[in-house]
Amino acid sequence: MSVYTPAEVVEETGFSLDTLRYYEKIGLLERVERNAAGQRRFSEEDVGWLGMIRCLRDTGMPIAMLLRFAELVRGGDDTIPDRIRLLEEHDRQVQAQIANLAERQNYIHRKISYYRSVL
Amino acid sequence: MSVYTPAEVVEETGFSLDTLRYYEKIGLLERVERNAAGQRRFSEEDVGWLGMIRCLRDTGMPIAMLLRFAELVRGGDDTIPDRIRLLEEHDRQVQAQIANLAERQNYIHRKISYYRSVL
DNA sequence: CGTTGACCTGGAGTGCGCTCCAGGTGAAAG
DNA sequence: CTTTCACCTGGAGCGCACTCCAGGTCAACG
Repeated sequence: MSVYTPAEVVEETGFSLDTLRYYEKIGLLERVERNAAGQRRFSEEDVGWLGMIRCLRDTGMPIAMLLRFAELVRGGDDTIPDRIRLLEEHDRQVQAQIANLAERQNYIHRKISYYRSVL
Repeated sequence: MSVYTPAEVVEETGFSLDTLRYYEKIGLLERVERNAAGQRRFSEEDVGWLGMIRCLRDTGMPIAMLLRFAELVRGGDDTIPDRIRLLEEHDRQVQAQIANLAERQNYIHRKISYYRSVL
């Protein structure tokens, strides 16, 4: 069971130290362990959870929904069906984003082609 | 050469009236025509340009880059190569976004599968 | 002609998600 | 030992892209 210093977690997750503190403050990260001096010592589990956060944030999930998800995770195994529903819902959002981007990209391609044609 | 009232443009483009005014204020939309009473009357061209804005905004282009693009468009045909470069650059961004989303989506799918497996 | 409703302006306010700062403590390197 | 460095806290500030508001003007319908 290894333990991570703040600097290591910054390195691993790509979140800034301020962001990690912010996530803890708003309750997205459950009260992180501290050493004698009061400095954070992140667990393997914390880092894993941050990986999940990274994924969901990067796919556009708002903090508020992440908080709901975090609540569910804390709620124990009974909440697994709810977690599945939440992720499926988000998955549909992601799918829609991809589809939308692809469509817009087409428009951009057509525009570029047009510009090329008038050169 | 038809002309559009603000309400019609809101309807057509999906931008709010406030957003249209904002775009004009910051120079993203060139000074829009007015009727005798000082009310906006958008041209076909304005609406077309708003379509372009819609596309670029929805693919994540920041306002600042849109302003650069708008400058180029105003700069006349000599700027077409620059416009192509700008759009190609943006296109790469869009491509990266799509790839990133697809990868993250995989992670989400795996998580959902995992949750299903432990039910 | 009156009333309703679309529209106008300048400027302030909002929401999100961080990011920065001042002022401090403790630990580790030379 | 001392200096440097990582880290701490609470709270203020920021950047982006709108969004809202007060207080007003016109216009069009019945």
